Amino acid sequence: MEEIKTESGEKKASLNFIEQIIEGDLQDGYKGEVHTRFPPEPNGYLHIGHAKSIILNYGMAKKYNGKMNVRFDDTNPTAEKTEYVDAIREDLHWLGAEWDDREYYASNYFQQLYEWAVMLIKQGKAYVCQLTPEELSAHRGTPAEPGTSPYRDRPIEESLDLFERMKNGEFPDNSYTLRAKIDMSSPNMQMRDPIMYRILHAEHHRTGNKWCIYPMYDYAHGQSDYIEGITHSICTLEFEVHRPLYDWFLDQIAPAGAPRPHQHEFARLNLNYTVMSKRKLKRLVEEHYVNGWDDPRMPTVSGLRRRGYTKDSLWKFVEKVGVAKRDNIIDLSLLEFCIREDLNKKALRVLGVINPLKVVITNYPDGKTELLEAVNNPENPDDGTRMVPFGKEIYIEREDFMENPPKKYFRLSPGAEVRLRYAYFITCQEVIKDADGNITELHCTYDPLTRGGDSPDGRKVKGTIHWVSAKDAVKAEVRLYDRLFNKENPDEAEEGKDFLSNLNPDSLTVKEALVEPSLLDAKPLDSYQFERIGYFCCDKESTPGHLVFNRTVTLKDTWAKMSK
RNA sequence: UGCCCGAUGGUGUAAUUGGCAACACGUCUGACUCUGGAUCAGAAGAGCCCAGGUUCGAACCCUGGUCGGGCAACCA
Repeated sequence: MEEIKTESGEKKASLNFIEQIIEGDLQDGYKGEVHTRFPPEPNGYLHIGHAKSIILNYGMAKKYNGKMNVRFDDTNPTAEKTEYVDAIREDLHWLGAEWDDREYYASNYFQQLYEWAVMLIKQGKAYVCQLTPEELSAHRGTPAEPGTSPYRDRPIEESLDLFERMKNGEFPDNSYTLRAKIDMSSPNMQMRDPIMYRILHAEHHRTGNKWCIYPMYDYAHGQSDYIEGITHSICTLEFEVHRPLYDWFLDQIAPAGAPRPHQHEFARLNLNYTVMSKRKLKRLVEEHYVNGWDDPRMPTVSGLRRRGYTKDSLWKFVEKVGVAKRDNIIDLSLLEFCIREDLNKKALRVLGVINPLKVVITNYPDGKTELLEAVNNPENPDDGTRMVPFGKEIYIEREDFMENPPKKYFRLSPGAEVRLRYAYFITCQEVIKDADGNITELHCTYDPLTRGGDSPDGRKVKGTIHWVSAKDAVKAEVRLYDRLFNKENPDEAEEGKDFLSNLNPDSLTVKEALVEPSLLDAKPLDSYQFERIGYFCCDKESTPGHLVFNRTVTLKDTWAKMSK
């Protein structure tokens, strides 16, 4: 939230437009608490865009001492599954949303919705139509020209009878629909006698085969909000043109002057270098471009979690992103900033080498091992210290040695001295190569007086590098992730191609790293900072016998930037 | 050619709602540092889509354009 100073100098948070609406309502003598809802359709997993919606809805409820319901919008049995309900529930909990026992389903209201529909037919405000999908489309008109519907004057009794028979399963799918009789010449296409019910002989994940007619979103949503006593129905911009319809249905069922929900629309979240539509995410999963909905490259809540993103970092991100009505594409760097900031404070530091280069310390006693004290987290002294084994043979990162270093290269090179973090100063004496000229190992000498990393004579070294004892190192599979797509906007594909053509072939690189033995204790979802490399999160597939870490994000790398 | 939204530094969001544009990310300096991390100090970068109008005064109001997004699934 932005902060602005008032004349008196104290800080005052500026409000986003939703907060302004709510506070306006509150000031207008609105009675009762603020009550929002998060209404996912269980036809896929939640993504970071949903996280924005959840945090908005839940955040508003919390801020104004209200409540948030969870309501599964399950009006289309052909797309919805219990698997998704469970996954959504898990993500919601993980994000920290609380909804007590207020977990509802649009399908809970099927009977009530049906009765209201009958009422509307009796009032001459709804009718049974038998246009085929193609015909219906053709009869809708164009935005500029009015449409027609040949059945809108069907006698009430006849519609009543037909609707009853629709419900009883006498007709096949797509043969009849129930339509609201509103205005076939409305400039708003949503108002051109929208379909309220369609016939679907499909098994519903909750109501089974009880129903074969199902309400459409527009007919179900506002009514459900009304039944639950929702005050602020917050949704994304594409529903803006539905609002008159939302209000129209409520006009039919809510007594005049009675409290009723109002719909407010905000701009959905977009992130560059990824896709956010459920349809596309589903394709990535089903066509195996990624390894499931929780693949750490996915912008799904479960994917981000597995990648190592914390709940707090996501909240921070959403807060920084803000809420408004204009289309936006958020830079990935903001998300990365949020997780770095969070993990910098929380993650324990460890030593691990991803591209090992062997170093023999020639003047170090053969067979000797010693334990050196290392700080667990310089940002938090309470995290204490640990002992890390050191020996004559160690591994360092290949990138930390250059035979012919450029200027300002502070790491190891022939004749140069660097500090091994928490250990000793070493100087490179000799470069060993194989027949092809590849560097296979380094011979270095150490200064025994620099134990722990400080030199008694006060001499300085510019570089400090990480390392791991060859004898004590533990192997770990390390999964290095990069952006899933090469293009900021993956939908910008060449002629005849789609977003899949912009997939980044290098979005996942698997390496075998050597890490310090303390990592044997790592449990799935534990986050660590591999010093000088990045943040890593223990994967759910990790076992003590086969450690697996996902790289959440690299550390900021000023050197990489300089050397470009 | 219809209707509905929107338009502020590279990105996102603000401007006490008419009083000469702020914050964050990013970028770039420099300091410091046993992570080229973190931290600290500082800089550059928009004159608010355009054109008129109202006003002492407009990013905020009005008019007309321009550009972007959405709407014609028996999806949500």
